[in-house]
Amino acid sequence: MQTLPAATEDTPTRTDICSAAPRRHPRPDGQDRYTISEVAAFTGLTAHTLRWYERIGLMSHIDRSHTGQRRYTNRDLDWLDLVGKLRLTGMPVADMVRYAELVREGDHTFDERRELLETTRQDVLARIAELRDTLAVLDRKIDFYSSERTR
Amino acid sequence: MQTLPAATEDTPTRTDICSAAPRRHPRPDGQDRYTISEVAAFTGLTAHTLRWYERIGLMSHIDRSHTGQRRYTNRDLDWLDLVGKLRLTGMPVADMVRYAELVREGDHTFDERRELLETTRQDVLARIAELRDTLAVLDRKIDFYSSERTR
DNA sequence: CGCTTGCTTCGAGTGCACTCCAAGGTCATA
DNA sequence: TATGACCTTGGAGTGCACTCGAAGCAAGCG
Repeated sequence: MQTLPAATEDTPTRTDICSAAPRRHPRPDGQDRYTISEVAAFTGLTAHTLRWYERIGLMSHIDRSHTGQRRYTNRDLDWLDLVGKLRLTGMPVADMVRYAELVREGDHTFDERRELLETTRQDVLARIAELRDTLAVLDRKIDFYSSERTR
Repeated sequence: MQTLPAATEDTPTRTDICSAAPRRHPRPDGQDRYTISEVAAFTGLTAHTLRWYERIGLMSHIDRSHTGQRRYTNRDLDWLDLVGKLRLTGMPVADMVRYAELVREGDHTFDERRELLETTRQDVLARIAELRDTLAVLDRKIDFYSSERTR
């Protein structure tokens, strides 16, 4: 933990997307191989969307069963978790694909990844500020309507 | 006149969308009649979008010059301001149109308008919470990438 | 007067992020 | 072993929020 946390339990890849997050592996059940519908149920995405994510390069290669069906791992779930978070910052899918590519390219893209995340961070801060602003307007109007009613 | 105020000009109409906001009339210049391109410049929307807003019922009737060209008032700018705020909360345009309809229907829709705004308010609060959450994830990852680089 | 710029309308086109379909193969259970 | 739920693919379709185009009218200027 102190010096160099292995990126994943079972495969210590430095490039792993989620190394910085606290491990929360034990998923729905204890397994590490989920069907597409299990993942759909767990993430709230549809199976269609999961396949589409893969097609556009937002998910790197997903394991397959001997008959070719997708078998998602806990690592994939972690990644989908991050994608979900980034998605609700309003980050375009194309940018997330870019990030995914950087991850696939290996450790030498660390700097670029950090920059990308820092840009996103600024966007999120800005968006929060905007929303606060909007909240103030909303509150003013709600007050107005409330006080009008009791006049 | 008293009982049913005409809903135009600078008169304090109860139904006015922006009664609850502090007046900040003096716009770009001191006037109260702007062309569509002036409004476009001021709001950042395109003329196309402004016309489209009108078509779908998001703007109630806009004044016209004697030759049929649109002449926007400060009141219209106020409304566009609100629309802009609501838009960036992620509120669908259809809901904003609904709100616009309520405004057009008159004072007896005050309650419904307040409810709509309160629902929106909750949405905004929820979204801010989500964004904070995302920010935490982002910060963790940025830290990770920074510390990796300086190892 | 001609020229440029800006306005009008309506309908069609765009880009994004899914979302669904058809045709067929696979898996669990009665 | 048969039934029905679930999986595969590529490609087409959907909904939203614009965005643009075409044809034509109008205003200001040298």
